[in-house]
Amino acid sequence: MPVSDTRTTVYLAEDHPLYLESLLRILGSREEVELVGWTSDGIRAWQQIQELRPQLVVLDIQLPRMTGLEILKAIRHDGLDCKVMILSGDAAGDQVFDAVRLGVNGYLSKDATRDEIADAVSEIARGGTVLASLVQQVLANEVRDRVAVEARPSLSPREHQILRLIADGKSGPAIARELQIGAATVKTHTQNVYAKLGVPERAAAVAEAMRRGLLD
Amino acid sequence: MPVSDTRTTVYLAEDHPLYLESLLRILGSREEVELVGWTSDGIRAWQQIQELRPQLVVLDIQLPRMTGLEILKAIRHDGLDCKVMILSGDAAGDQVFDAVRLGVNGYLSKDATRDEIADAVSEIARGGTVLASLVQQVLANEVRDRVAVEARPSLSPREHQILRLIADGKSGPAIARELQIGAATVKTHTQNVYAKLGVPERAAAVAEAMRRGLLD
DNA sequence: GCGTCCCTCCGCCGATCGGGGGAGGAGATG
DNA sequence: CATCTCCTCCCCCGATCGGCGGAGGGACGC
Repeated sequence: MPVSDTRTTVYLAEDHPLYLESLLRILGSREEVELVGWTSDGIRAWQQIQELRPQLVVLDIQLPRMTGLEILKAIRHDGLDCKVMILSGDAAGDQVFDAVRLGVNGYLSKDATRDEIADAVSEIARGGTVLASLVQQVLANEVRDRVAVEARPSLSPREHQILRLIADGKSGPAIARELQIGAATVKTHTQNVYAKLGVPERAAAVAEAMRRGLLD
Repeated sequence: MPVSDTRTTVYLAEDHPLYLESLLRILGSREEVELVGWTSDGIRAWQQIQELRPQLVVLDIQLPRMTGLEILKAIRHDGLDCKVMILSGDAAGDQVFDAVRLGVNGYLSKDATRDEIADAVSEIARGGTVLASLVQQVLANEVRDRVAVEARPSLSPREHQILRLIADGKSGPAIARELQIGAATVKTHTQNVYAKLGVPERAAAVAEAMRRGLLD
């Protein structure tokens, strides 16, 4: 086996000059890394990646003309066989979730030490996934929220029934009469429905319920 | 053929005590009717219907805990082979249309005479359908309106846009601010939307629009 | 028994809604 | 030019809504 088969080809895109230098040094110090190119421009990065077909791409999330996320999306969209590691200034943004959804292999904060970065590259090259701990927290919260909000079998029978009547255009008092319960009770149920659907009022509740298939 | 094969098994649900008595007398006076049970509670009615499998069910439209319409819906949903006759206090409500859509076999006003009720039961047992004349008028109006309304090419761009915002839970004034138009204008548009969709208010408009695929 | 969920009910308040009118201008289409 | 649709705006008014509290009882599982 030639040497090139045991090393990982890496492409780097980073627009902060000083940080770029540091990364170059870090990557250069690793024997298993074969740096095939770098740039500070997003579009150029995407072009080079298509040409050079590196096994691993390290992307700053904020690049001129084309962000790291967009490049990641392009890579996945075109089905390139290529690991992607994202470096982010703030590990807590919405971007984290998007990146993970796009199948990112690594997501590190720029606060990471040189060893953390170097080890992450190795780990990713071996097929692993590396997320900064803060990223993991953000993800955990996201997932928790999604589960809390979306996985709800949601409405109780009564709530469901009242939501139906609301969707039929019935007013609160009218529903109370029809179900032979107090108007206050109807109100309570509707409020609970709003809370469960994460919505502020009737019309939005109907829209959300229909999107979730709770009504028809 | 044994006698039981020539008689119709009937279950009765009615929550007004005096009216219940009258109905029991009426049904008892008919030889072709075999009353298999009765109750004044909606949920109990539905349970008993599932157990006893009567050939005909007579339901007050307003029952505690589960309305006649809901029972009718449940019967149709479960595919029970069972005629349903609804007794309604006011024959002119929205409920009429729902009942007919659910395939009700009879819909009488409580103003009906004992003979009318008894004859209706017989007619339904024979496979016929009996609707109070007032009910027929209501239906005729409904159908006329539906045709007039549904044939419409639907919403103008502005109306569509405002309906979207309504479905997002925005209030009238909020929409006005967002679109930088007068609150009165928003109101006019919403009113036009209601008219075009044949609906009385916001929540119902959203429901109808989603059914028609105007929103998502 | 204790916690949790569901269903029931109450009051207060300001904001919003929907019905009922009417009106004018812009643009297309005949 | 007449007509139509669309968009814009105005009045009044009672009914309803939604947010904010709180409360109690019944059912079910642990």
